[in-house]
Amino acid sequence: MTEKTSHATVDDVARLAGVSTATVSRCLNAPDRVVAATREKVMAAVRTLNYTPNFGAKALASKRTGIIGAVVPTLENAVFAHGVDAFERSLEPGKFALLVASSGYDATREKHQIEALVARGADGLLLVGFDRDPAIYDWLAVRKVPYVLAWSSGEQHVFAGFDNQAGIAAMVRMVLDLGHRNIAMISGKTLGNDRARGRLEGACATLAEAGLAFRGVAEVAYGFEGGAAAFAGLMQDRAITAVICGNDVLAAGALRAAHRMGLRVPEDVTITGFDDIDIAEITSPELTTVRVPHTRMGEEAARLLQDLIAGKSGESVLLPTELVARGTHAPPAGSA
Amino acid sequence: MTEKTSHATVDDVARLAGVSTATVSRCLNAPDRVVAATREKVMAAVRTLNYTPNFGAKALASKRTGIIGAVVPTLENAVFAHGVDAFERSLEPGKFALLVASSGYDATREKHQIEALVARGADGLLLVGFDRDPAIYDWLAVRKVPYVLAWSSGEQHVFAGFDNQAGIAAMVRMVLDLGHRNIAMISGKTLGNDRARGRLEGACATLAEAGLAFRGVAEVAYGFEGGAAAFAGLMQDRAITAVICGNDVLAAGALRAAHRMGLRVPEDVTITGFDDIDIAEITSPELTTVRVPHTRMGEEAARLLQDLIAGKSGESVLLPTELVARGTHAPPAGSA
DNA sequence: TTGTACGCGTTATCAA
DNA sequence: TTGATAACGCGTACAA
Repeated sequence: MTEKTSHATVDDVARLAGVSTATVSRCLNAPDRVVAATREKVMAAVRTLNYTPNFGAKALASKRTGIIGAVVPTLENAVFAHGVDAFERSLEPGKFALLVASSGYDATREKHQIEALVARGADGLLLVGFDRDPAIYDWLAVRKVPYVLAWSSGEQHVFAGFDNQAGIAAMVRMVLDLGHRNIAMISGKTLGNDRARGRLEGACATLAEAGLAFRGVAEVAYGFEGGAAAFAGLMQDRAITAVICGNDVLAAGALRAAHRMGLRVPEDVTITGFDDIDIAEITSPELTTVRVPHTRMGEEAARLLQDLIAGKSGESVLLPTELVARGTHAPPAGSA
Repeated sequence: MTEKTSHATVDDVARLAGVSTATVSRCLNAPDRVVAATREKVMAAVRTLNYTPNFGAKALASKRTGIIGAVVPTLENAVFAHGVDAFERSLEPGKFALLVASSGYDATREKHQIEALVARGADGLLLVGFDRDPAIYDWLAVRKVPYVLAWSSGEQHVFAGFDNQAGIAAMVRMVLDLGHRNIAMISGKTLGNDRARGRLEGACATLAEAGLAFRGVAEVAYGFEGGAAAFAGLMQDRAITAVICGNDVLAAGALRAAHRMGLRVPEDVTITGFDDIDIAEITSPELTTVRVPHTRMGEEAARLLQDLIAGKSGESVLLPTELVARGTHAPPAGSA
């Protein structure tokens, strides 16, 4: 009754169960390598002593922590919140836990966060996109920390993502098919952000194929305000009949600005989004956008990373995007 | 050049710098307890060897991990995504990192997640609300793991939260003042969820004070669909002129259902939300709701928990909620 | 199948 | 201010 208040250790359990510490360790980590009878004794001792393995000791001895790190720009962006949520749910329960850090879309902060996660013993990393100092990839290679990139696709790294260029291209083509010729784009900040850049470039390229160019392009920070302000600015040019947005939040902001400016959507102007997050369904009219399988992507990324950590070779997975035609698109006003 | 590929240790650094391992450790953890000259030598050695302390060994020897755990229902709910994001940003950089787990609103899963985080050496925990098996609190006490509760307020634990009952009460009073008498409520699931229950009870109590009761109450799972379906069901009763919703997502769903049913908001029916998340500003009309300082709450919770971990005694903080009157409320149709 | 004994890399105590 | 050395608690060859 007058036990030390400190926690029980393998030694305590071994003593109580009348076995060696090695056997206790086996019971916990490889139960099948122990005869049922002794296993029972040991587990009973574990329960009565309320034993929990010491994390630090375990990590030191086994050289793995069961911690997986993720660095995302911010969880305030629903896209990342959903992806990370799905990723976390797909981690083998009991075996892995998720350490998240946010970079605030800042490259330097991202680097620090990556270092911090590795310093915390992360067995593997989930990162967003490709754009980052090559030194980081070298460092990760030296440290032998496996990683998976998401929300993008590419050749040089293992990823679970999609083709931003192809996704936006489908949207631009649809807008062109509708008859629009005077089109503008509201893009997210492209510096150090290959997702935003891919969408902008993909849109420009598709327009170029049709011998056209944007009547205007605004590059703004993530948020409704940015989308709204950019829309108001762009629409000074009264010829514009369609505005392609780099993501749903910008599009929702643009939509709100349109309402406030007295413009009808889609009769007066077509507005399109990208991502298909929740809000795309509750604006009115509902947003025409590009669906990205965020949940599936999180799941695949988790599977992939766990494979890499287990030493298996991971095969990148390219997920499809899909055009979701809802209510914010229509032919330009003047068209028959 | 033919170095071992394994990482440098304190011993390597000590040898190269010509000092003892104790000094190396001091340079890294308490630089001021070392003379500048030797510190320079040591740091130089650290750099040339590209030394990083081994996490497991550090945790084992120091009995702390610098890891803080958080268990939230889901990051798909913007409320938690924002709160956790703010919480993480408020953690002392370099000193603490955030381990997140989600419970999916399931009590059993939450318990497992708490155990998993503690097993991973979490120095402290952020939990959502109060409702949980008392055994968990006992266990945490035995393990001496400090924790802070958020999104609720109460007496028995340290929290950084707000008064759900008071928040909804203000809203209900406003609706009553508008002249509504036939009111319904769409509540989130209350089982094991003191936030949802507090809002429901607070609303009922306020109505009771006015000698009234709800014409109908629906309790549904989180999501637009639930809100929409509940609204459609409730409005079978054509006398209802106002619907109080337990959160913004339910309200947005209800709003969408209203649109599809051909009901004008707020002319035909008043709909109110709770939380004031992003979507409250992009529905049309914009949502009348109760603002909760999610960001501030995350920050306060982080401060509080870090204090507790440092051994200081934390004082719970009760944050104010605020009525945000936007476009979804109006007097009932029949009123002069 | 089980036990012995050592190593893992760091922090912390105490003495110099 | 610095150094020697003992924990810290677990995993795992290797032996029995």
